[in-house]
Amino acid sequence: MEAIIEKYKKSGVKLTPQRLAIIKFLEGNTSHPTADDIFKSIKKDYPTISFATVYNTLEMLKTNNGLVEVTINPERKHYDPNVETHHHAICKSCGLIVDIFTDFSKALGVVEDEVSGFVFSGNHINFYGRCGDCTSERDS
Amino acid sequence: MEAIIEKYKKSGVKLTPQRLAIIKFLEGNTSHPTADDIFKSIKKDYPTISFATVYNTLEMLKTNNGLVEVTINPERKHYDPNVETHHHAICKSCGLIVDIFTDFSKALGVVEDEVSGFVFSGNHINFYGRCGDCTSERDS
DNA sequence: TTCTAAGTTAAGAATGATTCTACTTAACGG
DNA sequence: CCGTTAAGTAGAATCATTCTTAACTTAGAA
Repeated sequence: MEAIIEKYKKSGVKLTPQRLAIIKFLEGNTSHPTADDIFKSIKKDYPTISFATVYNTLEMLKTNNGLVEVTINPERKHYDPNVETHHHAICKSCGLIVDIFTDFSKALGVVEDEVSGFVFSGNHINFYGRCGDCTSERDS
Repeated sequence: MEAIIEKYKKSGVKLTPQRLAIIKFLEGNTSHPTADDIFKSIKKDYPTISFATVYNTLEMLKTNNGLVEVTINPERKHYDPNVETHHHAICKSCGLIVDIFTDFSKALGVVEDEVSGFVFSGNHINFYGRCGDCTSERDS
């Protein structure tokens, strides 16, 4: 946490209590929250916080490589504090997003020769299916 | 084309000139158009067409498995008439989306054992990078 | 510790893609 | 050619996200 704070300070960013609360909420968070999830959570401690602040902070974190947008649900953006390459399992029934850390770099590398002209810098896999809860619910 | 028309007729949908124009525009189209792209294109022949018709038709096609939404750009949906499993190369500079038909099923299959409870039914890979045009443009 | 420049907050307006509504029009089986 | 019923249109509504502006903090400097 301390290290994170130092990192942002150095980039000329001011760390307000609201921002610290958002950073703390996100740190290690694997729930892939939306802006609204974050807003609701922070509002408990900072009742006057506005969406502008949430979006401003998310933008700042994105710029400083502290966050990535997860574009899975076309209705709203999800945010992921894990900026390392990883993949997602997505439940088509309830929308649950679970991280997958398997390394597929070897298998995916072959593509680099197959798409004319492209220079690749990253990849992301979505695995679609049905989560455990939704599977057992349907069975019952 | 004839086969496609028969398929939709059987499912109780009415094939209007507007719908046929949209189906024709999409058939074999690999440009991953947005609703606005489709609207603009169809408007040339049907100047009174409305967005409601475009969206209605896209919804109908989706329901009848004639189309998939491509959720890559959080600002707007793209549509892809190719409903078979395939992947996408995405230019981070200009937004170009190119299809990739390499089969990764063997390499990706291992995941099914690694995410507890999930039952998977499909997957999609996004390869991020820079397309040929944007690469040479930056170099020059 | 105090001052100050510059960045941040909050509220609400603005934007823009997509969806909905109400009503008119057209498709198509009989 | 009719009647039923889906589809078309225009415009309003929705909703996530972005923008605007004035008042307020932060953090480094004095």
